[in-house]
Amino acid sequence: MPTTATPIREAGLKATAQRQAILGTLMKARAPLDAETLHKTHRHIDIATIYRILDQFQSSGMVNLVMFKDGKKRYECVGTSHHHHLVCDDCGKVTDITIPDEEYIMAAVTKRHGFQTRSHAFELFGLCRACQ
Amino acid sequence: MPTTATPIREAGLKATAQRQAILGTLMKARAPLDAETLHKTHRHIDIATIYRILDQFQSSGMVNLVMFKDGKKRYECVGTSHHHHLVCDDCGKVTDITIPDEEYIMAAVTKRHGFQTRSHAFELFGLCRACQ
DNA sequence: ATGAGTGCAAACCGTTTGCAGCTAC
DNA sequence: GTAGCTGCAAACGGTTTGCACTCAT
Repeated sequence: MPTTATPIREAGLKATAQRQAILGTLMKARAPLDAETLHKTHRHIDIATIYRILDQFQSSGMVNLVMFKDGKKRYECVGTSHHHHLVCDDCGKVTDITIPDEEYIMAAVTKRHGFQTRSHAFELFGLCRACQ
Repeated sequence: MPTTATPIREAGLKATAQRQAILGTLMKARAPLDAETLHKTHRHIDIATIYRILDQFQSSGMVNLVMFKDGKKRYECVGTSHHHHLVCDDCGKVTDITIPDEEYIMAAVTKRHGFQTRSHAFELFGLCRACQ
């Protein structure tokens, strides 16, 4: 009866089948996913429930919200190494990238303006190799 | 009768009062503006017209679309020096920043992945000095 | 047992579109 | 004069919410 430990329960949430399914898909994904995509993978979970779960995951710091130029909310697991995105305007493909000297840059900018940074976004939009 | 030159006409658009008003406000703004804000400043211009004008300005390269995490489309004039944004989660204040060695970073990332970059976004979210 | 979580359906809000009249050129 | 532009009103798509039922603990 020592209920199994999961990141979900550690966040103070009940470990329902819906939450475990969504988390599993997010953990396996190699790019940020939106609610609609998750709903297609889990047709039996209501779309409203998916939105609520994503909100909760974000509030508890399990996932990050990333917003591309189409204005759709996408979520990706934290815990995977820190990275940013190349987004293809044509086929929509998302590629993870890392920024050289990112920490140094962030520290410099933040200090200069007395800003207390909680999160940041860095995305490049254009054409991937295949679509050029 | 040599109709006055304006960036609007140079873009192949008719220089209507509505377009000149919107452009003027965007040029004076020190932060990206959304359609609703522009509509408040110009209550007599229909909101649908504002959306259409912003689309046209963007297509013709007069303004850039910037998308923060709230998913609202905001636009800012190009032509002002290239920069990015600090966005306060609390009061919404937007501060322009520049990134040291940005061109070098962009070139490195782009080359490594064979990606053809058309635009990019770099935003930091957190608390401004006043809201901390 | 009970509070948290879910499904359903309706509302919401930013944005887009069809159309008839108006205006810059 | 005419193609392009505007206002109005209705539709749209992603997201949120109210409520009654269900489930994890």
